[in-house]
Amino acid sequence: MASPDTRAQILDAAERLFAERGFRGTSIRAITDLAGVNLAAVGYHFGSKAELLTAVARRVVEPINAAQRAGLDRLLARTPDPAVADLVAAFAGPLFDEMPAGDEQGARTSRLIVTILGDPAEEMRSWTGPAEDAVRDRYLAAFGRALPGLSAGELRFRLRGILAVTAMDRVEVYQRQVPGCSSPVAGEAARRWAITFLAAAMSAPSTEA
Amino acid sequence: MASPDTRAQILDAAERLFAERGFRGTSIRAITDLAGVNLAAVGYHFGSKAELLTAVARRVVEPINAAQRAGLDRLLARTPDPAVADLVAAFAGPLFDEMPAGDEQGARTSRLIVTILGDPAEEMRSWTGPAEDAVRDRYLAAFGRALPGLSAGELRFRLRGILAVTAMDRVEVYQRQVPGCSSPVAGEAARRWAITFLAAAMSAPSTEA
DNA sequence: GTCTATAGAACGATAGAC
DNA sequence: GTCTATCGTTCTATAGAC
Repeated sequence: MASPDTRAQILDAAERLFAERGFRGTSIRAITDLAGVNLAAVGYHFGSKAELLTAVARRVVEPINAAQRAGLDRLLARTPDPAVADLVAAFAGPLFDEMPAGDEQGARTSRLIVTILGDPAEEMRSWTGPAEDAVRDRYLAAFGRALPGLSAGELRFRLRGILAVTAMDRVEVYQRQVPGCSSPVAGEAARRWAITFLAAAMSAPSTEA
Repeated sequence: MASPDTRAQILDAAERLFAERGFRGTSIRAITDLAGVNLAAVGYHFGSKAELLTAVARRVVEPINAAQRAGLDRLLARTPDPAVADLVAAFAGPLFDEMPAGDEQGARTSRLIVTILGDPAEEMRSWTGPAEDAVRDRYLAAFGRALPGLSAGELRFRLRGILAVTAMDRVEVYQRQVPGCSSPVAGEAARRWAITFLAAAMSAPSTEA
């Protein structure tokens, strides 16, 4: 059979299983079984299980990153100094767009991201590239202009807060419950709730006051 | 030797290794080696690796939960309707107190919580008890009185946001980098930044506006 | 490119001596 | 309670036929 086909089958199966069971909880056998391909195909097409994870992660991250970049471009074309709420929507929105609420695939993608972020293993740390760094830095600069009182450190802390809230919260759509907190969130409401919550958080006055 | 001693050695070693390598990434052998006890001791004292995780998690969670409870009691003794910022400080504060900034043990505890929250495996979901649910419900009620415009759903969403920000952000103190965002946070600053950020977020007007 | 077969190394759990 | 020894399983990775 055509090689691109086998490759794609493996990527699809791996994305699903890594999200559902984590990296270490997923065996190459489980992936190739679900993909309907031979066990040795992973080694042939990707080299190793860790490199397969990298390929899966990059396929997920790239469209999100591109949408964040495009959103910022759109804002900056309108005005050189966008409002905080618009910046939050442009940054957090793609995390919802690329993981449609109610859609099983979207919830799974969400789960995958948290699984990767939360895993302490070193293999999970090498899948962001210069494209992600560049977009993050552009948002930091834009937020910095909109919030002139904030130190660079506090600004970075807050941007990371956006990621934390969007990533952790979307988990429950796919998974029954995160301990210490409560029930699943109704689809599209989460997106609006998150923007409200995060726009207020980002707009808070500097702590050094 | 005395059994309580062996038990404690195992708990200490397991807490450290689960935080550093995750549940599946940690073998019983690695735990007993670090603890300086025999391989079979885990089976004898805890039954299985999964039950050991439960014991580790409960030992970490209980003092945090107790401090959250005491903090709310203290607020309510002063006034029946505490301010949002005070509620945020009482809820999020213990997450910092029990994981002192700059302290290696504190950062590790932080990492352990994220590791457990982020792991999709079912074994990681059975360690919260009625005590945690009760404290969460009391905070929900108090926040509900302070923010009368919010639906129960949005309120729960926001409380979960507090956990997301405190847990995810403290990770970087221990670990070099979380992709998509940036550099480590300076010790005690994180606590004040988090309270500022979260108090503003919690105080946001209802989304249904 | 796809497959079979297997090497080689871990793993969790436990039986049974002390 | 502590130990040794080991069973049975599962894993990743790869060699080599087709």
